[in-house]
Amino acid sequence: MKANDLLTIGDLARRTGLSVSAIRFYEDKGLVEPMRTGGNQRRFLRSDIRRLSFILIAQNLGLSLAEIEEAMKGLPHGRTPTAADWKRISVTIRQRIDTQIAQLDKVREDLDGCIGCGCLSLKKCALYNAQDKWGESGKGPRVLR
Amino acid sequence: MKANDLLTIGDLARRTGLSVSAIRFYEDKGLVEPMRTGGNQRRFLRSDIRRLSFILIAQNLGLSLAEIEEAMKGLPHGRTPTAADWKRISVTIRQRIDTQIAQLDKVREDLDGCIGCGCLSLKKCALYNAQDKWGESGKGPRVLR
DNA sequence: CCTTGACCTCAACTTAGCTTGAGGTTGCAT
DNA sequence: ATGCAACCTCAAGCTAAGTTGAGGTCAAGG
Repeated sequence: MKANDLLTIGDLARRTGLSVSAIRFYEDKGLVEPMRTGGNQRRFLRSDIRRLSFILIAQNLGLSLAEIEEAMKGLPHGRTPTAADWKRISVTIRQRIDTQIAQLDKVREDLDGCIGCGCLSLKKCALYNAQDKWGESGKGPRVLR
Repeated sequence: MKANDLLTIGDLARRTGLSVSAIRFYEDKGLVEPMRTGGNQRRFLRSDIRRLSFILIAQNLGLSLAEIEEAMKGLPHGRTPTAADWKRISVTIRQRIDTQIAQLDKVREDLDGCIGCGCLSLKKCALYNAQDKWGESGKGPRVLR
């Protein structure tokens, strides 16, 4: 502990498992907003450990950094998130998970129905057509996630 | 129908919904292997329609082109895949789906357990630690899937 | 025969999420 | 006072999965 409660970028990296460059990158993206010392070095609040942990979890669930930033608008910089903050934000995530599971269940069902038919007919195959639900707003596979 | 059974790249694009450039790109990656005319234009077999459909489906399920190529090693070029081919290959996909669903179920469970606790403790939070299973073999979030 | 749309190659650009490197500064311990 | 690890910025590079564009060729109908 360095007397005051501020963390250097290296400290934060060690605490979160992120690389220093990744943390700087997240700052660029507006996900953390450290202060600066007189000599221009970053100094983070302890609450930023939680912010970054949250980012890691959300990323894990397939949210993009842009989506995470959006979701974190509700989380004030400079304060450790409370149970209420967390609950509010977790709704987004919960929905995301539910949707993903539902989609996968459907695909699995279709796949089981398809095994053995070997059709892959562009017109009839449920699996193939399932794609259209994803493929909205694009001409080709551009899905990328 | 152009007398013979060969398709131009444009035909194939129309039949699959892919763009011409995407099909060329897939050829680069070794996913299709068209013949050439005397004038160096590509000519595809009808069976390539199915190959490409398969790629679309697999991509949909989150497989990368590299993984798809791997899975398709079992599918001979120049023959329309049979039900048996399809079945063999679909095992890979089925496993993939099962794994994904299981992971999401676990995360959802953890999330439900976590809502209200607001912990996000790096040491204790099940959600955070769930990440380690993903995060193998890397120092930071590089998941990118 | 000739026109014209479809095709060819190759190189460069795109987005997301970072990493790596060059060249320079800070700050803490001795 | 000084050494040196850790910090700084900015630019360039990386991967995936394609797209876009320039400059040029092919082939089929009229």
